[in-house]
Amino acid sequence: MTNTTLKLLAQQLQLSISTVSRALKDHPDISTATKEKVHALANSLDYEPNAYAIQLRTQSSKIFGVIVPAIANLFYDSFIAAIEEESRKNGYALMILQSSNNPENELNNLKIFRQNRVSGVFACLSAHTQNLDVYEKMSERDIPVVFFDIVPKENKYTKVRMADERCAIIAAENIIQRGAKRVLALFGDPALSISQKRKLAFQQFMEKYAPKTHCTYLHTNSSAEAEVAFKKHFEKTQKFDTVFAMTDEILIGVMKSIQALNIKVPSEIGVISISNGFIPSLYHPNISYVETSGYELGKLAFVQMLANIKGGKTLSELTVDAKFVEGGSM
Amino acid sequence: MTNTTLKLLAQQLQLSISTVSRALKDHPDISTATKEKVHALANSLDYEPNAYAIQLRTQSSKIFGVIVPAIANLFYDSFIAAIEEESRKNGYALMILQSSNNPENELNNLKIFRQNRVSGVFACLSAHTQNLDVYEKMSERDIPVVFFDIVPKENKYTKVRMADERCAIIAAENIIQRGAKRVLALFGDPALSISQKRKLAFQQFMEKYAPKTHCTYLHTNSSAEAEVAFKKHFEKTQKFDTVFAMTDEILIGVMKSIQALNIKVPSEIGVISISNGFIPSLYHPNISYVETSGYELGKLAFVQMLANIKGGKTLSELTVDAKFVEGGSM
DNA sequence: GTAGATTTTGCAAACGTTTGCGGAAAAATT
DNA sequence: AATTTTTCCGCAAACGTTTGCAAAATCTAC
Repeated sequence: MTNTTLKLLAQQLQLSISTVSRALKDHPDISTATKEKVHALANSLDYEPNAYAIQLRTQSSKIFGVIVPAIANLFYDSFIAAIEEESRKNGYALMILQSSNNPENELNNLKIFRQNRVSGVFACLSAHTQNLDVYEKMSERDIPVVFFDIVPKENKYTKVRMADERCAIIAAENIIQRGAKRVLALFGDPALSISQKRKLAFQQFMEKYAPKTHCTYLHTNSSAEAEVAFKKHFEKTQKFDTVFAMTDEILIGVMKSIQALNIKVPSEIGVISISNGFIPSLYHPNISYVETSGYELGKLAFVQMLANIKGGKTLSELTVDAKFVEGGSM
Repeated sequence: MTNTTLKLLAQQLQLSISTVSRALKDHPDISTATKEKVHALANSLDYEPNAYAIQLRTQSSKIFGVIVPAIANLFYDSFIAAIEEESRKNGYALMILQSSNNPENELNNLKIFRQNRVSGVFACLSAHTQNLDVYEKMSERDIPVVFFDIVPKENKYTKVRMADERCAIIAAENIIQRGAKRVLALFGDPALSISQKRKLAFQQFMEKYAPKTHCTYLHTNSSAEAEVAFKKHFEKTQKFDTVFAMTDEILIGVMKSIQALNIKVPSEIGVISISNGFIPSLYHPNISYVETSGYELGKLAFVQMLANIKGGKTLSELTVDAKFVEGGSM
């Protein structure tokens, strides 16, 4: 079946295409009488404007691109869910591509975005992206980019991210409040700035406000590594009374060891993590965590995007604040 | 900065637009000499074809639409990840929209897809969608639809789904093999055909091959309900020796109760579920499960989509088979 | 009635491609 | 040297919109 177009409507109504076009969008130039006729026919013929023709003509699409390392990820999928909601409210649709932490994919994805002339891009840098030229190319094309979560260091970009230092400090506060004597603090890939930031903030805070507390700092790259590391260190002479997991991934490893060794939480060990809340809710008792909401981050990112589109360039780095959520593990 | 177009290239090379266009796509009519010149300039000027113009001219976009109830979902996000991979390989991009199980959103999403003239739609019906007219409209527009996971009953559609009955039967087999005497079987929303199918298959199999085994069948709509239900039934006089959870959601509830009551797995109770594997891997010991891979389903769906596009209509209902994955909980 | 003001409509170009067809130039065949 | 074939390229229309500008129709007021 052939799609109904402005042309078709115009023919049937004995009007010009331009009149029909204007009538459909309530242009003041058109009389109410014809407007009604046009709308009526458009409805009955189920007219739907061709987005491609519009974009070609107006040079602006109603599509945002999103690049995430992986869609199948508790944090990113809630981020995506948030911007999807907002986008729909604002008449935009989303095109989502995953980089799989591979800079080459990142490159290709951006190319697709350019070819589709997206109105903007939400980008999370893949873990080891160094070269930001690709993103420069977006600027040349006047396509705004809002970085989220893993963001570039330079402050010539628009970025939103979690308040990493605050997260770590809130965790540290609660650990001190618990009266912890020996804590095991597990962080992620040391090459990632997010790990560095969180660790630094945590360490400084502990040293300043609880210098007597004995802290062991470890970096692990996966759940499995965290699981092994916890077990190894727990079986040593002096047991930890508190463990801090920087991410869900690490928490998962820790909890497996805790279950395996049948350690009681919180009586034998206190557990605290940074998370969006899903994983902590899987255990009994629920794990206490500092909340970093992908959802909130998404909302914030969207606001930034809109500001960028409307008001031209607005460079800044915004963070969404963190809050402590009591679980029962501390 | 103004985008480079065919026109621009043509001007600079003193060639016609059509020649440039053909040169760029290796049309045999064009001499190798000019082809090289064109390619050279195109590269240096960073030419990127305007996807919208192409679609307008060719009446076919390189975009697939995807509708899922929620992106933030262990099953769907792996499904999405799979079709995203395949799409990219085949030069397609994805437009992902979530219905939030709201038929109205579903409607709007499909509208966006039509307006963007997507080449095809992957759709998972929202839980209580009754009216399939919207999807009929897609057919009228010659937009193929591949349904996945939650699919319509009528067999005039192309569908892919998990082999629900097989899943349930495999679970039952393993329960019998364990020598279970009393089992608690927990299923999801009884209104969903997936719940019905799984329960029916499970029940029939148990009654046929292990008539002496005492089974209790329950429906729960959330993790919390499952948690409560498990606890309530476990505290009764006769304890279960095996529990079967139809979904991750249910498993999560069950496991919280198991942890809370400090029940030993598998010595005091055997646990088996249907899952894609992530949740079962969070516990120690890992939970044994029947694997339903969103990833595999995605791959299958994509094949179906391609078949639909290439070879016109190909209606069928394909299922991806399930397999048992030993965890240590049985 | 007529001039001017106002309301309503249409013309035509443009957005960046693709593609059928025709034609000029070069090469090959008489 | 005349003809046919082959190679290479350009013209122009089309895809479905939007929009500046001009033109037609209607109204207003003398």
